[in-house]
Amino acid sequence: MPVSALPGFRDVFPDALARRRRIFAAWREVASRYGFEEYDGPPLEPVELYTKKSGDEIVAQLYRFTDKGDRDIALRPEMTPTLARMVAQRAAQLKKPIRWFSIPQLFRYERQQRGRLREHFQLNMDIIGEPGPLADAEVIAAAVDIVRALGFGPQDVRVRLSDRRILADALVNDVGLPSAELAGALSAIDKLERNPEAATAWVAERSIPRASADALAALVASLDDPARLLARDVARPLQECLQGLDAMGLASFVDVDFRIVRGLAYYTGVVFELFDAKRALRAICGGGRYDDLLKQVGGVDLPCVGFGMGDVVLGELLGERDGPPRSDPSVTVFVATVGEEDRAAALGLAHALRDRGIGVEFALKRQALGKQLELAVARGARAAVVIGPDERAAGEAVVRLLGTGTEQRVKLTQLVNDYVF
RNA sequence: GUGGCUGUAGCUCAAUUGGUCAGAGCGCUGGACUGUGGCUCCAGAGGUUGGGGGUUCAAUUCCCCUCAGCCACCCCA
Repeated sequence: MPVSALPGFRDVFPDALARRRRIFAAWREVASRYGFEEYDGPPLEPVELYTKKSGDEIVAQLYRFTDKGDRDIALRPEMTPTLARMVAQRAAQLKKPIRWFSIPQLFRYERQQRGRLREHFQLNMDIIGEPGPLADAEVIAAAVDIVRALGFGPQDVRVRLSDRRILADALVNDVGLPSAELAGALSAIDKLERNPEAATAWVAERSIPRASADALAALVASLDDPARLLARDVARPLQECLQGLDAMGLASFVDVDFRIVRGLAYYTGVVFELFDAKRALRAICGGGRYDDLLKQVGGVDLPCVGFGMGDVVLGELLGERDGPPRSDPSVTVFVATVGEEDRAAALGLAHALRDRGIGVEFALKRQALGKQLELAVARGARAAVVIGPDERAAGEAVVRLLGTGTEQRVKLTQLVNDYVF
């Protein structure tokens, strides 16, 4: 029995790789448009890097082992701690705001499902050193422009945008929640959609005074009607972020939705996720502001905002729209021969064309001309160049356009120099 | 990690109450067509029915275990 790939890991065939390359190209192209520089870090990190900040959940899902030097190490499950360390090293010399992006392969040991594997590539885009709401708008706009670059519009993809500071204000000042309970309350709101029982259980577990319970119910009700929460003073940064997105012409993608909290504990302000409009898949992208993390991990006090966008859900979305992926044709010209004695001329022509930068293939064994043309078509070649005894005698070749079947004789010198296929 | 559903050629799927039911289409290889592809026709390769065990005269079909995939929860990097 053949040894198959580990669960949650992918054998990437050329057709699937073509799709991945398309995603990567959109990532890099938009990042470049936004003035972001690419960085990278080690795929293996000391476990300590994650225990410092990420908490038990992430540490429990690490690919973790001891190396031959007796070090406790893990395959990286996320990029942010590495980014924090790198920025901290050069924080003094880097001009702020820092705009950096990376496309790491990340690993997590957990049960796989559609859109969630044990390995994926994730674009990370972060702005470091700018606390203002326009930085938030900037990274959200970049995320939106990536899905736009892939051909999706507001009817396909939605941004759900929230701000933890607003929820926190309502929970503490209206409901009277002790700030120690804040994280639990946010987590309960986060679960409201997926698992309402867990949220009500959280409320039931604590004895909440009557007045607070009413305020809490009012808050939960207003989650569906963001206008009231948006009117608060603490909502000013979110309002400015929205205004920025509106001025960029991207407001049609954005829904303010206070049910978005995001799981990670380190977010401190604006949080957002991108979803397919039908909500059939997992989040395409998630991010937000994490102003305290760099101080905790790297000892440098710099505000940050950023997001991660994985290749898996994005690939599913492209698949739903475009059908199965197809590999990009790499062969433009197929050089075919009539007989064995034409071989040398064909090899010479093929290599001359390759020197011109044209993708060229030819049959590696003696084959009937029909078979060679069949292969040329299967490869997606635009043209076949046929060389036979007659052509060689005339210093020419037959150029057959495979789309139309039209043929013309062309001088070999012209093919080698400047003929456009 | 918890619970549920599913598992037949590379792909999409067939196979009456367990009884020639291991097949079709597409794809792949070759041929008709040794100087011209797409169409058509013919032939071939490819399966220990995910794996293991059990019940039975007989298992793709029933039972158990296991592995894998999918869905929900967990979590969402």
